[in-house]
Amino acid sequence: MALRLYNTLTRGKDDFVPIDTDNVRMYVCGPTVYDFAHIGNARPVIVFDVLYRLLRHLYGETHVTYVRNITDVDDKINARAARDYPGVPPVEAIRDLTEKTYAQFEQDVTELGCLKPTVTPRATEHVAEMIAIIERLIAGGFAYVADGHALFHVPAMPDYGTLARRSLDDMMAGARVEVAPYKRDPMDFVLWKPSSNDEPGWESPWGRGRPGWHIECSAMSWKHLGETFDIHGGGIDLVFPHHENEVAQSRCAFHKDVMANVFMHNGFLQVEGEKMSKSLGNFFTIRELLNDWPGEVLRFNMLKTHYRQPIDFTVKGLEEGWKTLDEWYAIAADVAAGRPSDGLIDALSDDLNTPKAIAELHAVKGDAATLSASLRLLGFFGDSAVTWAARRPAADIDEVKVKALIAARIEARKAKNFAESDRIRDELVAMGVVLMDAKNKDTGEIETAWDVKR
RNA sequence: GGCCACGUGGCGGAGUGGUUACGCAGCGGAUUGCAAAUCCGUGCACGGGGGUUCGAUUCCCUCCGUGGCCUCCA
Repeated sequence: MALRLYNTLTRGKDDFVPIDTDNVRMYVCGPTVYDFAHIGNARPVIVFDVLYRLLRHLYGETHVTYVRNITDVDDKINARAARDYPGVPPVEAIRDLTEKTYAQFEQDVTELGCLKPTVTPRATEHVAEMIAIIERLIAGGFAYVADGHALFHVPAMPDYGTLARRSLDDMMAGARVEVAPYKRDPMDFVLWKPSSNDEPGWESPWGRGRPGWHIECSAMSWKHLGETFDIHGGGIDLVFPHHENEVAQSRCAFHKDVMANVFMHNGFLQVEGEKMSKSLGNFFTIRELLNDWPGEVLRFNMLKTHYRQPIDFTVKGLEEGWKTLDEWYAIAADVAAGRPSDGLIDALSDDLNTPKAIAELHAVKGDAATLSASLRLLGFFGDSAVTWAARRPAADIDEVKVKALIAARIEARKAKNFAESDRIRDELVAMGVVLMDAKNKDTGEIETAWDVKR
């Protein structure tokens, strides 16, 4: 089955046709790094990791370029750096802060089973490209300089708003922001703005300043993927204004009809049915969750829901997913990979239908080599079966006592004292221990295994 | 207020103009001294109303509900 992807530009599932099958190019908006990433940040990272793996499978591992940027300059970063690094020159301070935070992020997403993108460019290392694009925009009449700022002039682009499907009139009607006096039009947005001495800044034709939010992605996608590329991804909240403005910048700078052919957006995440927010007390960083759950459980939970749907993250769902992975690990983690199931590839090829793909995994459960290959394709089985099983948190249980009780129970059973046998089992259950009796095939002896009740 | 999604069985969650995905839980059976684990089997649905159609959960309209964007939040 041919790969089809839902495209925000067309609002439909289109056949995916790469510009160059030898180099399929994808750009995903990465995190703004000023603190620990939260679980909502993990969704696009995991979703587009699955897409990256699928593209590598379909076009060959060396024929896909995946760029995920690092936003390492913005006002929240600047503020945090000024707080945490007093006295340090601002450009160095944001560098230190974002180095540290990004290293943490990278460790988090590695534990979530994500491959490293081909390139992870930083905004602050692409100031020259940003300036080049802004100069092109000014030369082309799409941007102007006013009061130390460079601004994109929205009315200069007749079909601005096509990605988000908004007319200028609608946007004007809904506008609630105060309009800066130097703007020619209320919709105009900042490409470059002046920095004070205690803010990070770089020299530019318009004075010392820093970039607006959107220009970095136009600059970095240009540098690493070219004037146009195949897939641009991110969270659905980025459709407007972020991606809309990137499109405006890139298309007008390069005089192209498109920036990327396909725009993909993942839905939002909720926690236990509520919007995740610090005020509701249900705000979780990836790091916090990794303390309680293996990364692959978080990953699996993320893929149980189609990426465009809103997802509800719940403890119940995580427990369910852990049990499923336990079963699959026991069956196939130590088995050499065969070929991934065709049904799995078909499901993923239909706009990354991961829930259907998971159903397919249940269907091929009996074929360990296929299950192994299929799960590896999805980014699972980073552990051996034994290592995985050991990930269950060690319960606070007195093992010596458990073993003594089990031995006593076996004696009672041998004596056909079932009342005593059952009493001992109840005692163990009360301790949170479940028993599993099995007859040894060779000796015929009853052997009792035990496990922590979940 | 403007724009846009979504509403499926106890729960999670796909999909389709007509043949009840799948998983978890439940129930029945096998097995077990009884259990647990395992295996086999099984019931349960498409927010309300209207329309199009031979036939709608699937298309259209409307109402209700939930959520998102319009504020440099994935």
